[in-house]
Order: sequence, then C-alpha cells, then structure tokens
Amino acid sequence: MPAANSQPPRVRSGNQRDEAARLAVLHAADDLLVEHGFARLTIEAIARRAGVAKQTIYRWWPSKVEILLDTLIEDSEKRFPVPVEKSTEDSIRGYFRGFARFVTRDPAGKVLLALIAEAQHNPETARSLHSRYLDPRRELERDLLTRGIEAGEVSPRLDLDATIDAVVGPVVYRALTGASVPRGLVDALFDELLKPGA
Amino acid sequence: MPAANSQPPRVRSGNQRDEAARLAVLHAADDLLVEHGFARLTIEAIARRAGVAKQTIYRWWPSKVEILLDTLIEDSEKRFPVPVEKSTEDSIRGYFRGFARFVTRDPAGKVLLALIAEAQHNPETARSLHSRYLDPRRELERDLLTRGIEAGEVSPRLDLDATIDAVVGPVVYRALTGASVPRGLVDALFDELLKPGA
Amino acid sequence: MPAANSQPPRVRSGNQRDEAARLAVLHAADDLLVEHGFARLTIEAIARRAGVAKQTIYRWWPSKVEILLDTLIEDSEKRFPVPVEKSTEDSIRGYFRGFARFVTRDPAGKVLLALIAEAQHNPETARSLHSRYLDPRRELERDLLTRGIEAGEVSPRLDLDATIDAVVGPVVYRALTGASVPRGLVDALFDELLKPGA
Amino acid sequence: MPAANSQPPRVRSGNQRDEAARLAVLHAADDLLVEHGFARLTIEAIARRAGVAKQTIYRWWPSKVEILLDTLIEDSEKRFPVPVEKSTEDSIRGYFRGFARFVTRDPAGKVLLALIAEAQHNPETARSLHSRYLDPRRELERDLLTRGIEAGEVSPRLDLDATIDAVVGPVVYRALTGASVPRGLVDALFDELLKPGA
DNA sequence: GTTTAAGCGAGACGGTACGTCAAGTCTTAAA
DNA sequence: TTTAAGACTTGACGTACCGTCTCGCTTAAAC
Repeated sequence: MPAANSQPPRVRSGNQRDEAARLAVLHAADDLLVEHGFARLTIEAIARRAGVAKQTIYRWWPSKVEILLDTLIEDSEKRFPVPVEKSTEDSIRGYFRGFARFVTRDPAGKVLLALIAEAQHNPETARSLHSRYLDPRRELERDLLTRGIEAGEVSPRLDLDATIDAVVGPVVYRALTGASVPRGLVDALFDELLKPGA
Repeated sequence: MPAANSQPPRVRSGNQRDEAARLAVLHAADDLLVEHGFARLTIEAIARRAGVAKQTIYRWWPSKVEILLDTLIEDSEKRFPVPVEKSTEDSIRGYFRGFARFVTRDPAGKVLLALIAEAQHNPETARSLHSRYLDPRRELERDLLTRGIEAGEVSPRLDLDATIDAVVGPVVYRALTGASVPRGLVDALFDELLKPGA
Repeated sequence: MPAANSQPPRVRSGNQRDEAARLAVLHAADDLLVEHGFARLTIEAIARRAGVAKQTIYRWWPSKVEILLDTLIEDSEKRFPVPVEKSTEDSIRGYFRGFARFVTRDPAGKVLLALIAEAQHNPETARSLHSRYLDPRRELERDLLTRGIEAGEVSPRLDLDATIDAVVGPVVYRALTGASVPRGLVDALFDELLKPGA
Repeated sequence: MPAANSQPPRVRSGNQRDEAARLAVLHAADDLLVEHGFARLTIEAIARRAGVAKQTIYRWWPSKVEILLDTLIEDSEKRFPVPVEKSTEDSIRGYFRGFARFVTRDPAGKVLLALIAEAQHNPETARSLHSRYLDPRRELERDLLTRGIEAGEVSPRLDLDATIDAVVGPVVYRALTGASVPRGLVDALFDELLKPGA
C-alpha cells in the first residue's frame, strides 16, 4: 500500500478524528521502518511522509513506539493469530512456525524486533510492549498449550512460560543479531520440548 | 573505578595514544549506560564525563557501539570466560549459569543487551558485534561442547549451534523484554537439551 | 536597548515570525561586535546573548554577515540618511561629515567597517554589501550631487563616483587601519574636490 | 614557485633554523591566500601545504598575520619600492600607479588588503601592520614628497599625510569592497591634489 | 669523541564553533 | 474541535582548527 504522501489532499473531517490521518501515520511508520530502519524512523519523517502535522501525531500517540505497537497488533492478528479453537499438535507447531516466519521473513515482523530492541533501551517501551502485546498473546498461547496438553497433543517438558520462551527465544535471538534462522530450528525445538511421547 | 572526571589533569603522553584517556572513555561509557540507559549514552556525554575532548573519541572509535564493544570484550573475559580446559558437565553448566548471571545481574551485562538491541536497528552494529564478540566466543563455546561430548559429559539433542542458541536465546529474550529470568531456567534448559543419559 | 538575555521569556508568537527574537538577535550581534570585535562574533555567542536558539538564527539569516547588514541598514538610515530634498553646499558637506562621524565615533559604524573588511575576505559578503547597502546608497549620493551641481552648490572636479570615493575612501582607509581620522580631513577633501568656484 | 609539498624531504639543518622551512611556510601562506582566500588560510592548512609541523610555525611566528607581514614586506620592496633618489613628477606619479597596480592586479597585493581587513577585526594586527609596514613606508613616502616639493615637481594642496591618504584611500576602498579600480583614478587624483601649477 | 641543546615532523590532546537534524512545545488560521 | 503549518528552544551530531604538549630523530656546537 502506498504512502499517503504526494497525493491529493485528504478531505478534512473538521470536528472528528481524521481516520485517514490515522492510517496515513501507521502506514508511513511501517514503510519507513522497513525501508530505512529504526534509526531513521523519526516523528518528523513520519509526519513528512504521511502528510500530517507533527502535532497531530503527538496528539494521538505518546511516542513512536505506540505507533508501531498499533501497527504490530493489527498485523500480528492478521498474519499469525493464536489458534483459539483447534489445539492439535500440528496447529501448535504451525503457530510457532508462523511466528518464526513472521519474524524472519515478513516485513511487518521487523516491527516486533524493533520494539523488542527498543524495550531494552527504554523501560517505558518494555511496559507498553508487555501490556499491549506480549502479555495478552502469552495468555492465549498458554491457553493453546493447556488445551493441547488436555487433548494429549503435546507434553511440555518445562513449565508453560519456560516452554514458550524456549521456542520463541532462540528465534528472536538469532533474528535480532542478524543471524539467519535455519528452517528446521523451530521444528527441532518443538520436537525436543513439546512433542508428545518423546 | 570512578570516572576520570573532576580529577587532577592526566599527564599527557605527547605523541603516543593516551591510555588514561582510553580508559576514562570506556569507563564513562559503561557508567552512563548503566546509570542512564542507552538513549542518553551520547558521545557528548561520554566526553563530558570522561573529561576528554570529543575529537579524542572520534579519533579512536568510529561509533559509540565500538566503545561499548571494547568494554564488553574486556568485561566478558573477566566475568565469565569460556572454559578452555575443563569440559565437565558442571563446568559447562556453570558457564551457561555465568552467562545468565552476567546478562541479568551484572551491570556490565547491560552492555551486551544494549548491543544486541542496537544490532537490530543497525546492520553495521550487527556486523561488528558478530565479528568482534559473538563469533569468536561461539567458536570457543563449540570447542567446549565438543570436548564435553568426547568426554561423555554432555550429549546435545540438537546440533551445536542450535543447542547453544536454545540455552542462550530464551535468557536473552526475557532479559531484553524486561521480564525476569527465573533462577532455574538455565538449569532446566540444560537438563532438557544437554544433560547426558537423559 | 539591552539584550533580551536573562529577561522574562518572550511571549511566543506561534506560527508567525517572532519579532522580539529578530530584534534580540540584531542587538546581540551589534553589542558583541562593539564589545568584543568581529573575531568573537560567533553564531553561538549571538544565540547565547540573544537568548535565542541557534536554529532560529539559521532559519532567518544565511550568515552572520546578513545579520550585520540588517543592523547596518537600519542604523545608517537613522544616523546619517542621504538628504533627498535639499542639496545645498552645507547639506552635502554635512552628509560627508555625518559619514565620517558614523564611521569613526558611532559604535554602529564599526559594523560598516567590519563588513568592508569581511568583504575582502569573502566575495559573498562583497556581493551582499554592495547590493543591499553600498549600491543603493551610492545611487542616492549621486542624485544628491547631481542636484547640487544643477543648483550650482557644488562643482566636482572628477566624475561622480570618483568624487564620492575620493572623499569616502581616505576616511575608511584610515579608520580601517586604526589610524585616527583628523577632524578637518573631510572638509579639506570637500574643499579641494567639490567646493564651487575653487 | 611551487609549494614545498609532496617533494623529497628537505635536508634538515639540525641545530639551526631551517631556511627551507621558513620559505616553505611563507610561500604556502601566500599561495593559500591567493587560491582560497583568507577564510581558508589556517595554520593547519599552511603546515599541511608547506610540509611542516604546526609547532615549527608556532615556534617562529606568533600568528598568521606575522607570516603574511613577512611576505608582504619582501614582496612590496620588490614590486613597488618607494623611490629614494629621484623625486620627479613622473616618479611620484609612477609610485602611486605602482601601488594601485600592486593592490589591484598583483596577487601579492591581496596580502596587503587582507591585512588591512584583518586590522579592523583585530587591534593586534593593526599595531603590527603599522609598525612593521605602513609607518616605515609612510616615512619614505613623506620624504619622497618633501623632496618633490623642494624640487618644484609637486605641490600638494593638503598636508602630507592627508595627501597620501587621499590618493591611497580611494584605491584601497574600492579594492576592498570588490569594486573595480578604474585605470585613470590614480592619475585623476594625482592631477587634482599634487600636480604642480594647477 | 661524546654530550648537549635546539630544530624538526608527527600527531595526540582539551577546547570552541561550525552548520544540520530531530525532538517536543506552542500558536495561528482554516475547515 | 481537529487539522496543517510552521516558529520556537533544546541538545546532539560529526568536522575543522585552535594552540599546547611530547615523542623520537637529526645535526651542530660545546666540551
């Protein structure tokens, strides 16, 4: 989807929040991150690209991190939702594969990595990232595993959180440091830590 | 060791690189990172704190990342060197525990986390971090495991790199996102992935 | 008028150019030139003294030379305007005397001398000085003499420009080199080069 | 004469002042002034160009102004010495023409203009310029005119200094501001102010 | 002869100012 | 009331020179 930049000016809505402006900001942020990296993702640049005044951004988002979180939440839900009904071995394995694909090959995955990185630099980011993204998803992931265990589809060797971290952590770690993430890594970890009857 | 700031002026070494200035910069960078975080770790602040001219920093380091790498390399070697002789189960387990301790409780460990985070934002950082720190250590870690396997002290379920990432990744992932790292996490992962005869 | 420094903060004008900031810069530049000379007239110092951000200066003036030109144009018009109606011998002689007084005794005259000096070092300055100050005034000065000739009040021995330079040049030359400018110099030159019937 | 740069290293003279280094500095300063203007005439650049250590410059010259004065004194004596024997109308007129030619067409004349300009910015420069260059030459110029008067070759309308300034000033003024200096200007001034029997 | 002393190229050092960029705050005017 | 526009202060960026300093070398004069 193209940026809203250099297009016929949007119709202004006057009194109401301008949905077009909101979307233009989200897309601009997304595009800039993918195209130029986090370092050049500045509020000025987003405003320029989105054809929006800086003040409009500051009015609605407390920081660029929250902009990214908004896009991340929407994109994650589209690209690899946590299965809420089926809990077969395959659907669980598929979910983790989906996560790895998102993080390593989907441009939108860059947003998650950038936010994790930023969380280290900035406690405020860590808090937002947890409360708005990581924690709610972790809740659903725990439910997924719990249902899988009850159905005998998986049998985790460690406690639930440790198990999820043990699969997710190595993928994120390699992605963050710019190392490749081997195709079979997730499967190997799954087999070792979750596969039933092993 | 305190910063060199507000102390009697160093003796100048004339034509040669000033070792005291080098150390003052490394310590200032370290201190600032721990005290104020990566965001406020600016070249100006380092120079101010170290009592050193900005130009002196630019003369010897191409970026603040390289300053941090210098301190990280020195500190890691002191705090949790990769064992190069013994390769017992305990020394290997101890090494991973040392890593977790460094990353979660040692102030110097903040430097590693900051660099991993920065590597995501900046490919140049990723390259330096690998070539000067991660890769050389990984080499030693592989040697450590190889010797351990030959001696029957450990028996990895996955290939060497995947095994190391499987232990290190979750720790780093949790540390980065500001989550606590449970005491037993490393041991649990070790038991599951490396413990012999399991 | 004192510099705006260490005063209650100006009221900000928002979207419009801040006139108070503009004046503060002009006065600061003027004061610094008179007090500390051209060498210490830096953009940083002007900003500091005016209580204004450097960026505000760079936004409105391409160089410190243009700042000085702004003050010079305003001051010259106040202190020794070119007579535009009367063209008697006395008013013409008075104009040249006014010029000499401005250059040698008026603090604001330092600005003109500094700009002439800078014009030698910097062709860009020469261009601005001519187009914004010297040339427009020279036009008026020629008109003044032309009217004086027609009225029989003066009778130049040389062509118009040469005559004006012959009066102005020696004064500037002596002022620039730090020599005193004798009281009678202008009158002597006027008598020799312009006085009618000689 | 080429700069000493990028040449086989000079033979060092050991204990004695190195004449080659002295000349290299003078030529480098001269060349840089002509080629790049006063603004880029820095001590670093002179040292670089002359193939000389900064310290060598600081050892022998208190400032770059003194370097320029050294070259100016040598060049002036070569290019337009004050006549010390003949004092005919033609030799006096020729001297002033020589001055105008030096200042407007000789590259070495740039040095004089630069120093006059700098004198305005810097009282120290004004002092040196007077005591080492302007005043000694003025002495000789006065002698020249005095002899010319006694011989009936010239008859100044003003006092000696005013007369000299009245010829020199306009030329310098126009040269400084970047205006052209018309061929006949000096002659016209001479005729008006010095020509006998007028 | 050997020592001493100075000149030299080289270059590190603490500084100051440069001109640019983005941050986040604020005000106006139009919709 | 929301928006685009844009002026404002703040502060860091990386660079260029400043003037001081110390090093290691070379040479001429003093001993």
